[in-house]
Amino acid sequence: MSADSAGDVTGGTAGHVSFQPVRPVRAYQRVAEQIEERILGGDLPPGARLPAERELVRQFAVGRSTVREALRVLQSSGLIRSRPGDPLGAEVLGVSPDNLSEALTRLTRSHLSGLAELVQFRMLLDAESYRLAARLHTGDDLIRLEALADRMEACVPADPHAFSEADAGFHRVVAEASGNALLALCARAVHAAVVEAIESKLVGDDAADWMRRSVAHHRHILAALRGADGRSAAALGREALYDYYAPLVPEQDRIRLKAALD
Amino acid sequence: MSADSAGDVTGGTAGHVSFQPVRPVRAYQRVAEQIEERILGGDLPPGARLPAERELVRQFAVGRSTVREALRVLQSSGLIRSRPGDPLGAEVLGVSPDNLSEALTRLTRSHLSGLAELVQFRMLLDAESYRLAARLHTGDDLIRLEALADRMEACVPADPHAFSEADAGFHRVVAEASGNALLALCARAVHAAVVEAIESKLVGDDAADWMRRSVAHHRHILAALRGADGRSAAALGREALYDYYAPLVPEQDRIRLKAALD
DNA sequence: GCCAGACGACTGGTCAGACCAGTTGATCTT
DNA sequence: AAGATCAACTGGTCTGACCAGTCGTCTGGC
Repeated sequence: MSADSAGDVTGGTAGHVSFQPVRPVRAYQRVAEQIEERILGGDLPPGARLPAERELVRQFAVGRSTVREALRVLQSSGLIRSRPGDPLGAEVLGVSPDNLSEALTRLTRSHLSGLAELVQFRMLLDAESYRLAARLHTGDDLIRLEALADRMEACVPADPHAFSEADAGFHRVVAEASGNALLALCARAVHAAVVEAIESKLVGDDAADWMRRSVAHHRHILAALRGADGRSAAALGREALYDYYAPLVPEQDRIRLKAALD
Repeated sequence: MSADSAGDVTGGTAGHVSFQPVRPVRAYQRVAEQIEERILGGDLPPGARLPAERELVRQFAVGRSTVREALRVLQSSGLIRSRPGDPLGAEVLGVSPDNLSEALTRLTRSHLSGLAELVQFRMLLDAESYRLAARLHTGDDLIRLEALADRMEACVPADPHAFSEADAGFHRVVAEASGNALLALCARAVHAAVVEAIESKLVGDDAADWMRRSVAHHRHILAALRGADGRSAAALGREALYDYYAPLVPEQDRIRLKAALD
């Protein structure tokens, strides 16, 4: 370890300078920071290649395990991807939303005080998506939404899987039409979490009726979007979600969902 | 590498079984997954301790570097924290919003239209927090909010750091009063990301005026919360955020923020 | 001339063993 | 009993090795 200049406190000025408690910064951390800085700063655009590990060892003057731990950190942040045997070195991926939805998924999994919270959160996000989408959507968006609603209706009796896929597509298009990628990502992650949480509870008995009501709801929302009536679309979206999920939520939690209805 | 049972395809039934292309799963990945599963599943609650690395080496039957890379991944996800010399082993932290705000920060840093999107998203989340908090808050919440507003006002001319800390506290209390932990965590993460994104842009010239306006906004919101007027509190919250951040957002992106004003 | 296959020089993934600096708690000293 | 000492840990880092892939090249046969 020859290049250690972290604890350098060479402020030559005498007097009552106050020193910060120097907390040790791990070597792998500084390696990771340097590389991340290069990526985020645009120095290493997506698609670029990092030097091979053994080359990084030379450049950073650290051991290979240190370099590897740094690369692991970057990889788990989704910034790079490495493949064994690749003579070009690790590939720079740039910033992707995957990491964000991963973090969100973890949050929902651990901090879940119940389905009610999750559904309530989804009601908020979806409603806001509708509100924004109503005033920002393009004609193309409407066409795609209509097609998705048709597809939902088409597989209403017997294909719940395709139905739920079309449903997810509908919400995704709306979220993207809202013009806010962040909102779209969160909505998508929460949607996935909801689906995962309830997929076991869905007994297929009155599923057909359920699906039909869902289609009707989506049609109403679509009409509101077409009319650029954001407020109405948002309210409809909230109601639709309430209708779907309220029966699956424990009695005493249902008041939370009602609170989100406004 | 003695415990390798990933590629096991011992389905004894003959016939036209279709095999999946087996993609290699790294050892450190499986180690990390196992530990993460234990944490998220509640088996290892926050505050619990992981076995020492050398003990994990024994239990997982892998090399120490593999264990260490797995721990690095978990650490960079904010799930654990390790300290050199700690005889108790790495500490389980549980899921925190820090990782989410980190991802958000990266996303805004790389994505150019980031700040407007981020602020818009914060407007939505905060507004919904206000709406819910207005009808769910307790008397204690109001007292704490009042105290925080006072503290903000107290350090208005000369202590921007404490000011922004009190501000963060205010928003956190509101988010928690909304009764939705998911919403609170996301709002907190977005708040942190916004603060980090703009901290460099904040020239301290008209900072005092800025802070004074902020205090007034918070007082108004507090009054609306006290009156259980969720709709009004939400609108006030949106306006406050617009006022603060619109000047920092590029001209052509400002329309997005306006759209979120309703 | 061209294409298939062997070869070798890489790559990342993993392991083993070692050393260091820091923490801790028991033991010894005063 | 309070303080210094020490040994047994811990995590952080380095080194060197091996393996299984990947790929460019080289060589053989067609």
